[in-house]
Amino acid sequence: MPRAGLTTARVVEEAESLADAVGLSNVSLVVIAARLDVRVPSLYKHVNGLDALHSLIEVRAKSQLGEAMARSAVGVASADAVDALALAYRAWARKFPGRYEATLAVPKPDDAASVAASERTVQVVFDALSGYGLEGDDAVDATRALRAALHGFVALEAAGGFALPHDVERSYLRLVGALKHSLAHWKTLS
Amino acid sequence: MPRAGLTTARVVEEAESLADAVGLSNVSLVVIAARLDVRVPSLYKHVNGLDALHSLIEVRAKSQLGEAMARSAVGVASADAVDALALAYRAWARKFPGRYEATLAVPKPDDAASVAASERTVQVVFDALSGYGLEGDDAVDATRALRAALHGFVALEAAGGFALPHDVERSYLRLVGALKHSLAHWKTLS
DNA sequence: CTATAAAGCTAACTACAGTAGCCAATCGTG
DNA sequence: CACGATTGGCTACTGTAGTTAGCTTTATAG
Repeated sequence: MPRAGLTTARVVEEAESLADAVGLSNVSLVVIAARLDVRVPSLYKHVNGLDALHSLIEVRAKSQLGEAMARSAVGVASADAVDALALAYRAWARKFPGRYEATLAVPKPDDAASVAASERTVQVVFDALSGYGLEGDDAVDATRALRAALHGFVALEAAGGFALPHDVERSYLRLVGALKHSLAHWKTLS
Repeated sequence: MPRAGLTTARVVEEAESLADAVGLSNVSLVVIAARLDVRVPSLYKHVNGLDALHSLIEVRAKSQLGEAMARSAVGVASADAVDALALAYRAWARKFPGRYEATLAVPKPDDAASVAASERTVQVVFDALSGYGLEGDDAVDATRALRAALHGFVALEAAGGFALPHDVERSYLRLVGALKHSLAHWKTLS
C-alpha cells in the first residue's frame, strides 16, 4: 500500500475547504477521508477525532481572521481604522464562510491555543479603537459595540437574512458610518 | 400498552425545552423519546424526522420572538420603541437560548410557514422604526443596522464572547444608545 | 358492537464516529 | 548498506443516532 503522505495540516486544510463549501456542521470524517483518498481510521493518526478537528479549525480561523484585520489596519487610525477593519472583516467572512462559522465558537477554557486566538482577535479591534482616546469602560463598551455590529451584520448576511433586493454593500457601509459617528461622540453618548 | 397521549405540539415543546437546556445542536430524538417515556420510532407518528422537528422549532421560535418584540413596542415610537425592542429582544434570547439559536436558521424557501415567520419578525423591527420617518432605502438600511446590532450583541453574549468582567448590561445599553443617536440623524449620515 | 384509523411497539437497516490491532513503508543509526 | 524502531495506513469491529417496515393494540365513529 503506497503511502498518502498525510499530515495534520493537510487534513485540517481539507476540512477547512470542505467547511467553506458545505458548511461547518456538514464536515464529516467520511467526506474528508474520501477527498484525501484514504480510509477514515487513517485520519486518526493525524487528528484526534472530530471534536479535535473542530478545535484546530477554530484556532486557525480565529488567528487568520485576526491577521487579516490587523493587516488591513496598519498605519491608519480612528475612523479610517474602523473602515479598514470593517471591510476586511466582511470580506474575509464572505470568502471563507465555513471558517467564519468556526470563529464564532466559544473558546474552550482548557485549551490554551483556543483562548489565545480568541483574545488576540479581540485585541485587534481594541487596538483599532485606540485612536479615539477611549479608556476603561468606554473602551470596553466601544469594542463590544463594534464587534457586535460587524458580526451581527455578517452573520445575518451569511444566513440569508437579507431577503430584499436592496444593496447589501451599501447597507453595511451605512452601519459602519453610523458606528464611526457614534464612536466620535462616544464619551458624551448616553 | 397504555397510550402516552403524544401530540405534535407536545413533542415540539419537549424539544424546545431540551434545546434551551443543552443547545439546539444537542437535541436528539433519543433524549426526547426518553423524556416523553416513549420509544424513538413513536415520535415519527407526530413529527417527520429530525429535520422537520428543527423546522417546527424554528417557525415557532421566530413567531414567539416576533410576538414578544411586538408586544413590547405597542404604543411607543421612535427612540422609546427602539429601547423597548432591544430590551425585549435580549431578554427573550437569554430566557430561551436554544429557541434563539433556532431563530437564526435560514428560512427554507419552499416552506411557506418558515418564510412567513421570518418576514413577520423583520416587519416588527421595520414598523418600530416608522416613527423616524424613514422611507425606501433609508428604512431598509436602518432596519438592517438595528437587526444586525441587536443580533450581533446577543449572539456574542450567548457564545460567551464577552470574557471581561465588565458589565454586559451597560455595554448593551450603550450600543442601543449609539443606535438611537444614529437613527435620529440617519438621513444625513454618510 | 364492530370497523377503521391512529398510536405505539419491535426489529431491522444505514451512516458515521471511534477503537484495536495488523502489516508495510520509511527513517535513523551502527 | 542493513536492520531495527517508528510511523502511517489498513481491515475489522463496536456503539450510537436516525429512519423505515410492518405488527398490535387502543380509541373512536357509526
